[in-house]
Amino acid sequence: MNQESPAIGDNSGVSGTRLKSFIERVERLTEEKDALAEDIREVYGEAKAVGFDTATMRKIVKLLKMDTESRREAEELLDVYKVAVGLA
Amino acid sequence: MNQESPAIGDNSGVSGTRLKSFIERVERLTEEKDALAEDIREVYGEAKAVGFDTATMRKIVKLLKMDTESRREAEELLDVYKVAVGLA
Amino acid sequence: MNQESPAIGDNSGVSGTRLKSFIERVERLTEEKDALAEDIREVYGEAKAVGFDTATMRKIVKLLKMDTESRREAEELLDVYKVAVGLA
Amino acid sequence: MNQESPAIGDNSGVSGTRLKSFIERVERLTEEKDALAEDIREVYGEAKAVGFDTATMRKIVKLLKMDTESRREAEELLDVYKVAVGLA
DNA sequence: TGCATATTACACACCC
DNA sequence: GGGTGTGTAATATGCA
Repeated sequence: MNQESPAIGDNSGVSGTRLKSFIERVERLTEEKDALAEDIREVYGEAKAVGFDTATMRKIVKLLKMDTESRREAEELLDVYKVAVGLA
Repeated sequence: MNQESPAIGDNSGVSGTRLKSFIERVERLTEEKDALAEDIREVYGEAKAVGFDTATMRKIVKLLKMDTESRREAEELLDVYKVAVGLA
Repeated sequence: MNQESPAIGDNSGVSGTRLKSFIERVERLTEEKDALAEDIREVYGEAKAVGFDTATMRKIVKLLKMDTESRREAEELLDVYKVAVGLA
Repeated sequence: MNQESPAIGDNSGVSGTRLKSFIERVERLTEEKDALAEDIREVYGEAKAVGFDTATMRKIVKLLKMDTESRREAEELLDVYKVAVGLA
C-alpha cells in the first residue's frame, strides 16, 4: 500500500470515525441496491408466472439499454468533436 | 421451449401492453439500481480523496456483509427450528 | 473443488501430458492475443504521431463496436422470438 | 485539448480518409483479438469437458506468464547493462 | 499520479 | 439440486 492513510495511524480517533462513516454510507446504499435487484427479480417472476419468456425479456431490456448508451456515447463523442475543432 | 407464451400469438394486443409494462418496470428499477451503484462509487471516491485505501474498504464492506448474512441465515434457521418444535 | 479430476491422481502420466497440452494451447493463443493488443497500440501510436486525438478515435471504435453488437443482438432476439412463436 | 488536430478542420477530405484507415485497422485487429479470446474460451471448455478444473488451469497459466515476463524483463535489463558497459 | 479501459473473478439465474 | 452460461463487479494495466 502506497496510500498516505492520514486517518489510520492518527490516534485521535477522528479518522476512525470518518472511515466508519464512509463504510456505513456504502452499506446503506448497498442495501438499497440489493433491494432493487430483488425487486427486479420479482418483476421477472411475475412476468414468468403469466407466461412470458424471461430470457427474451432480458434480451429486450439489454437491447434497450444498449440503444440508450449508444445515444449517450454518440452525444459525448459530438462534444469531443466540438472541443477538437474549437467550438466548445 | 415449453412456455405457453399466452401473450405472443395473441393478437388482441393486450398482452403486448402487459409485456411493455413489465419491461418498463424493469427498466425503471434498473436505472435506480445503476444510480445507486454510481453513488457507491462516489462514496469510495470521496474516501479515496481524503486518503483512505478503497481496496481495503471494499474488503471490510464485504466482511461486514458476510457477517450480516450469516447472522440473518442463523436467525432464519432458528425460525425454522421454532416452527419445527412448535414454538412459533 | 468438486471436480472428478480424472487426470490428476492418475499416475500413468497420460493426463499430465493432456493438461500440459491444454495449457500450451492457451499460452500460444494468449501470446497471439497479446501481440494483437500490441499492434493495436501501435496503430494508435501512428495516428497520434500524425496529429489525431486517440481518445476520440477510441470513442469512435467503441461506438462502431456497440453498433455491430446491437445489430447482432437484435438478430439473435429475432431468432428467440421465432422460437417463442413456434416459427423455428 | 491541446492537440493540433491537423485532420479535423482540414476540409480537403484527405485526413478523413486517413482517419478512416486507422479506424479500420484497429477494428480489424480487434476482431482478430476477440476471435482469439473466443478460441481460448473454447480450449478451457474442452479441458473442462474432460474433467480438468479450469480455475486452477487459469492460475497456472498466470504463473507461467509471470515467469515468462520476469525472465524477459531480466533479459532486457541485462541488455541495458550490456549497453551501459559497452558490451553490445 | 490519476483516470479510463481491458481483463479477470464472482454471483446470479436458468436448465436439466 | 448441480452444472452451465450469462451478466456484473473488482482488479490490473496502460495511457494522458
